[in-house]
Amino acid sequence: MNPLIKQLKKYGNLTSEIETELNEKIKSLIKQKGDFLLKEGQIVSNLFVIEKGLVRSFYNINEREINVWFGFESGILGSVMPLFFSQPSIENIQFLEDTTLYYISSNDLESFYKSSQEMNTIGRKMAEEYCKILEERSFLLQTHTAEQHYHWLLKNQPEALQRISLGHIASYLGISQETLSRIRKK
Amino acid sequence: MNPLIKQLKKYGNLTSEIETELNEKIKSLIKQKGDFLLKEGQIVSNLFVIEKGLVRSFYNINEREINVWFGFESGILGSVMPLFFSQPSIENIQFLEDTTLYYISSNDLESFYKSSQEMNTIGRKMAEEYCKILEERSFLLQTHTAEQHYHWLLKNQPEALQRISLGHIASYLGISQETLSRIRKK
DNA sequence: TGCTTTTTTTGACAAATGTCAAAATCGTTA
DNA sequence: TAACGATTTTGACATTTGTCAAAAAAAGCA
Repeated sequence: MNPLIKQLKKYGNLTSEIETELNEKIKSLIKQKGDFLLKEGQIVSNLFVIEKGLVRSFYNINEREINVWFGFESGILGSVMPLFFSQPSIENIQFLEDTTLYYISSNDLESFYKSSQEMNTIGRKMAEEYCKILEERSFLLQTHTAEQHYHWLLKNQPEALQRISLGHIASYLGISQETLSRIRKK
Repeated sequence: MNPLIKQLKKYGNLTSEIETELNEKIKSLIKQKGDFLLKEGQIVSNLFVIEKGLVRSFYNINEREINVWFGFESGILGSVMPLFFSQPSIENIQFLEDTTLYYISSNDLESFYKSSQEMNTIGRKMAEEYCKILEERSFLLQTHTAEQHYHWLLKNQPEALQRISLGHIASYLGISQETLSRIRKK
């Protein structure tokens, strides 16, 4: 089954009719390490799913990069502003490994939402799920020190720490690479 | 018009039939300064709108309170976990002023979502809008120093700064009250 | 294997911020 | 107006963390 359809189905049922229509709209994409999925200011209105690979999202502030999230296999992703509001992205998304993706445009998604109650529900559940992820992120940012956050990662996403360089992790945690190195020494 | 219905209508059209049904389900609530709308761990699955008043949301960590957001007149609000997932809230919501609210239970909302395509769309748009708000919050948290964030508030929410005490603002910005006082002196 | 490049660690120091305690200011009520 | 409590400001000091520079370690490649 198409990886993107597989993910959509986690949020609700799909008739085989809709599934067939979806298959016609979903495209795939192969990108190399270092390439960009999108840069801030761009309006790339697609919903993506990663079949294989790794991406990072980061903000560009004062010639510095601040990592926001990382996307792995099976992860559904997209940039909120382009995807939900057809407006310029505030984040950059770049590949950290050679990556294979599947995607559907938000225009096509909107059509499905109009014609299919079940797809509309799936769209709602996806947005609600994304709220949960975003709330958890804010929660961690506001209530945990970088050190606690790092230990949380060790427990909850150990594979991530192995695939992602120290500098990127430090940027994600909001501390310098040196400080993270010292935390890790303990 | 009922304040909650007025807010829902910002996200999409409603037939007068649905509007009538909604009116039967929406209840109101008057609370006093200091009261709680909900405490962490509780499952209060309602969508609220404030007609008049002020609330704050905060996390309780190590016997400390960390403010997360403030809710004002006309603001739609609810706690993500109870509202979208019927699970315990991770945040506390407390009234900072005497407040009048209208609300509908998420059970009733779910019924509307099933029976009405237009309500389902409104639910999706609300969740998408909330994603935008949450993303903006994370963006500010990660890319701006507390001082920059404070100046951003001065520009974007000056009324808020007048109604909310310095201690609460400092907690919201993630700095001590003393540091905020010094920033403000400049 | 040896060489180059990238990533990680270490050390020294400066800058920013939290903490604690006390003083000053503001707002409310008797 | 006086007095009380709550809020805000100020000062002194300790702690944390960033920055810069350099060394060490690891990874990639001929």
